[in-house]
Formats: sequence, C-alpha cells, structure tokens
Amino acid sequence: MARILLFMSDFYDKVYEVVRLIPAGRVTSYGAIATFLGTAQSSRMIGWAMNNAGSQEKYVPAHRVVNRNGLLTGKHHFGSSTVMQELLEAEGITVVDDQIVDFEKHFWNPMIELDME
DNA sequence: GCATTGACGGGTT
DNA sequence: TAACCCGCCAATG
Repeated sequence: MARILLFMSDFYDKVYEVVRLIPAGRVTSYGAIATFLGTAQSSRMIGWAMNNAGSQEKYVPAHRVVNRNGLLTGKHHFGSSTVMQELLEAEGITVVDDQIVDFEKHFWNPMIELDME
C-alpha cells in the first residue's frame, strides 16, 4: 500500500492522499504524516499543505488531522470555528475545549496502517 | 534579497 | 508544568 504512495511525485499530493486515507472516526497528527512521508523534520509543511487543501479539486478531510496534542489548532481555517469540531463529533469523536478526548484511542497511524503488507 | 510568519514537533531550561 | 528555543521550508511584504 505504502508502495503506491512512492509513485506519487508531489509532496503535497502525498499529504492530501494520506489524509484522504484516514478512515472516518479516526484522526492523525501532522507529525505522523510528516514522518510517514519521510520528512519528519518538516512537519510544518504539512500544515502549509493543508492550507492549500481547500483549493484542491478533491475533498481533503483536513478535520481529521490535528497536532500531536490532539488539539484542533486549524479549526479557524474551516470558515467557521465550530465546523471542524462538529465534523469530528459527527464521526463519533468527542471534542472538549478544542481537544480530542481519548486522542490516542482514535489515533490513526499511517506508519502502521499503510506500511503493513 | 532579507525578515517575518505559520494548520508542527522535539528537546532544553 | 510551562516557557522557550531551534530546525524545517514555503509564502508573503
């Protein structure tokens, strides 16, 4: 599975692709994606990529991507500050004070989920 | 071209 | 525990 990603050349496309692979009701972190793509040191780029996600033709469930604390740091990029939380809660994730409850429990690790043959 | 600013993360103090 | 600092790289003025 991970092999397919290797065929994609653009870093941003990889990011969007991984994000799209996140199952509903699960979340991951920018760092996890960065690590998975082999650019762990450049986790900031993930956020930058996400900023452009909205202009992508294909939908990118950016609400399933939070920072390593499970904090909804990018919610204000959804137009409304409550959209992100509501989307997550609609998928069965509880959010309190912009913080995902049981973050580790809902955490989706691309390294594990995609690297398994 | 330089300085500043991030949807970040990890290590130090 | 929290504040702080540094690396990383693209975009912006």
